[in-house]
Amino acid sequence: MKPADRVELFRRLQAANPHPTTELHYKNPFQLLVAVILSAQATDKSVNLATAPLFKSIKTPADLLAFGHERFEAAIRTIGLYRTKARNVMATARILQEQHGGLVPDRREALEALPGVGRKTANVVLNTAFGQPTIAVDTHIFRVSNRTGLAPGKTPLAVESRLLKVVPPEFRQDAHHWLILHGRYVCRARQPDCANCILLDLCSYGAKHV
DNA sequence: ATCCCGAGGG
DNA sequence: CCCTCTGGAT
Repeated sequence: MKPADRVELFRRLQAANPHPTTELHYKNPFQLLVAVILSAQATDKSVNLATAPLFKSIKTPADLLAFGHERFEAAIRTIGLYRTKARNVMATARILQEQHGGLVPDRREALEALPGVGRKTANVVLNTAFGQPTIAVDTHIFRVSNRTGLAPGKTPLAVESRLLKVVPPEFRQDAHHWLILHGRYVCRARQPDCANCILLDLCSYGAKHV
């Protein structure tokens, strides 16, 4: 994709959604971290449904440790992958409590050392909780970047490094959420809504799928 | 490459 | 029934 088209692409996404944010519900960095770990291979909606009652009382790692593994696992069962996620979240809470003073670290290495936290989750926390211009390449961004031709790549990491090069600086902070939302609601995995896509004329894929 | 895994949509 | 959902660890 030509540089001028990249700028136009983000201008349109910005016009459609001036202040994009995550759809996960949370009140502080710890709750965000927990919600993002839980969101792997799950919809934001199902995560919010499970965390709504939990986050009323659980606001810190100490709160979660006091709440207990058994009760937490039962409370997130509807999300799926619940055994692994419960184990990872509880272990993460313990590490935060014992090694980080109960706070969520703002460095990639420390975040990725937590169980259940990989590059994608660390990027979301760095971007959304700490305002860093990272781009977390999830299933949506990977798909949108390849389909449109904005930042093609064979792996999520390849797409991420490409995006960091081609996204104009003024759009870097919000690019993450724009691409996510576009992928979720328009450039869907199954039946992309190319007919109603505001990026159609910029896209290498859309012309063949209207 | 495979496992974890429930819920919702087509 | 099948596929997908803001993946990570083995």
